Amino acid sequence: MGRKRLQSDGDGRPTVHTVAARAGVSIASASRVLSGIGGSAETIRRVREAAAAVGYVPNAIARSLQSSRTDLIALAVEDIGNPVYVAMMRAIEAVVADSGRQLVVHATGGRVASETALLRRLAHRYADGMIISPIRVTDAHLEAIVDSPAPVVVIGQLPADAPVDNVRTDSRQGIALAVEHLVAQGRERIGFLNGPLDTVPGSARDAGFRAALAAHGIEHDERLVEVGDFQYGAGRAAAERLLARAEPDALVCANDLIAVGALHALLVADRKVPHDVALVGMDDTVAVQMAYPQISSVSLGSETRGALAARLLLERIADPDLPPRRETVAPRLVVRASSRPEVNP
Amino acid sequence: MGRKRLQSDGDGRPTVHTVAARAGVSIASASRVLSGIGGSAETIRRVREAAAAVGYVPNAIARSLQSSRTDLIALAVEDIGNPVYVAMMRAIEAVVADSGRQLVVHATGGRVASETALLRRLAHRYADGMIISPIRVTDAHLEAIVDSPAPVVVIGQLPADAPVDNVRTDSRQGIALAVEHLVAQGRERIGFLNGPLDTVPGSARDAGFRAALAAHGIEHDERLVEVGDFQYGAGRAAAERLLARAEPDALVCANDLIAVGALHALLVADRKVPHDVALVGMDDTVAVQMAYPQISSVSLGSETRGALAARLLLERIADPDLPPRRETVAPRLVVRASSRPEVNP
DNA sequence: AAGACTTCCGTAAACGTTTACAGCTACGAG
DNA sequence: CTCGTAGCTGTAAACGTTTACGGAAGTCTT
Repeated sequence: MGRKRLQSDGDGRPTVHTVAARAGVSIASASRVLSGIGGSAETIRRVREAAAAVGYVPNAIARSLQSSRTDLIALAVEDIGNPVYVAMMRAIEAVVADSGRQLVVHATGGRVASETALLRRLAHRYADGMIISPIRVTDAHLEAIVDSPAPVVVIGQLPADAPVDNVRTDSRQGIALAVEHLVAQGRERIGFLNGPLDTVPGSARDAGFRAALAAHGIEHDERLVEVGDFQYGAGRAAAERLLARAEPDALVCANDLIAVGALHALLVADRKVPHDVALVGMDDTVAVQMAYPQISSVSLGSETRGALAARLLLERIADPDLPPRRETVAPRLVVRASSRPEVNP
Repeated sequence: MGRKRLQSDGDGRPTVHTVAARAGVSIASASRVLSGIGGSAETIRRVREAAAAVGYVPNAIARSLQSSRTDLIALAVEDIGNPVYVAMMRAIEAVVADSGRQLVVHATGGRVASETALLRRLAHRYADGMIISPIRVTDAHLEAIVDSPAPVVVIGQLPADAPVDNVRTDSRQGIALAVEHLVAQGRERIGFLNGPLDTVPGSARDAGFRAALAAHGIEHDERLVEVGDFQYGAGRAAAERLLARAEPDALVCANDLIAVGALHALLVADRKVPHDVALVGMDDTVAVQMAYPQISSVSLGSETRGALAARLLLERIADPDLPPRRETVAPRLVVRASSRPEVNP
């Protein structure tokens, strides 16, 4: 028999043509039965039987081309190993999987070029939409997001007038919660371990710390502030530097990894936590729950923000004409042993 | 002008037809120029110009349909929040991104049904291949993997004769390394905190522990063994139970989360680590590096295994006729303060 | 100067699906 | 008995791309 290399060819994976031929119906009828719309009882039976017999499974790509949907959702974060992004990713994955879609992850390394490149690639329609959590927001970002032909939801701070779906939290207020909690305990020399000031979270937290001190009539003392990366090692080193030159009775940390690093620096320096120095982190990730003593932390609702962002995105995909929305998740202080003297760790 | 609703229609996103029309060439020429094969200097110039003018960006789906490639790689793990899978995912993402592809992640929750369902969905060709790390391996798994029309690489133990690309480690030997290290220090009552015995890692580690004890002529003492989940809380609880009835001078833990839990149980029980009790974990994740004191751990090369699996998969995609391959990553003990008395943490 | 070769181009088919449209049959109403 | 309607069905076009094939034009060899 001549190999005509037609769709209904014998070898290769079965297509709707194969099924139709075997069932003795047209591809239209086969397709209708397989998508569950219409067909006489007899046709349905024959098509179902044929499909089962040849092990037919529809081709997702061809379907996508027709419907211009991929059922994929992209997520772009700086580092998929950072616990706060892991928490977000988990929450997002759950929502996305619930909607029958799948999650594509990208690690951008925080590079602006790589993030804008991803946004441009979205135009290829490889995904139905994207959730992005940029650590720095440049004009290039904003432009790429606004111009994107596919829906984008941003997790993080954006200019107030940006017409972009946006989930944010108020880390300034989060820092205020931490400071307030420490002041209420009579702490007077509150240190601050921050991340880079040229990042969105770093600058917000810096502003929050200054405002919170002012609100309680405490003077801002440069010697009680250190800046490093948002990492364990950097936090530990920053705490060591700070302890070498000052005597804080409390430390506020810009994220949990810094807080764990600070805890270890304190233990090495033989400061009792919380007796000598109270400690508060930020993000409320597993990192502080698995520290000993457990570290108090300001929850910025990573899971909530992730889930919310995913839902916003799904809603916008369903209805692209929605007005831009902005959701804010309130920070919440979770008090643990590291800042609660009266409780035995 | 009548709206003919053709591909080269004015509205909507530009396609290769739009570009071709604007450049005054056929779609074939346009496509060739855009894929960088052939074309006269003049044609190339005109097409490039037209593409830039209309902001043409190729449609990934249509290209996939034609080439039957999606440039997506799927990864299925039990829980994308577990640090050992996070480490793997990071390594895999790096290799996958390097090859110009993207990573689709799935959290299976360890459910066999959900894993086999994913493997079946692979038949839809939504991804070019899959890396899966099942925590339990059933016949249903094996069948689904072998039957899969798209390449699959398994991270984890498989029956020796399974014709499947496979990256494994030897956690039996890993446990042996830990026991040997402790015995060499003169530890005599070595406890063991394991995960569920009906999982692949759980049973392998149990066998490894028994063999290692036997190799050193130590009797297996039920009272020094506890079983729980592979989680922090379960590990802490298991350690508490064990400490309540026995006096170990060392603890081997089946993974790092259990080890961190055990560390905290030991600190609460006022046992000095490592003086009273030496502690060794397994997987060598950030969890033990961020503990205080830092915990020794047997590295099973999560990153290496992830990267290796990704490379095996890419190679098989490039050449489906390769014979099934099996790579083994040797375990390696990383000694830290929790089992090195002489060093100041 | 004629044939062989090369280079470039356009037509059209193909990937596998969904779906608008029209034709067919069967049935009930008048 | 005829006509309108309803329900199925098949044909064919469409989604946007790549590519086999044949024709046209130009270059080189003899």
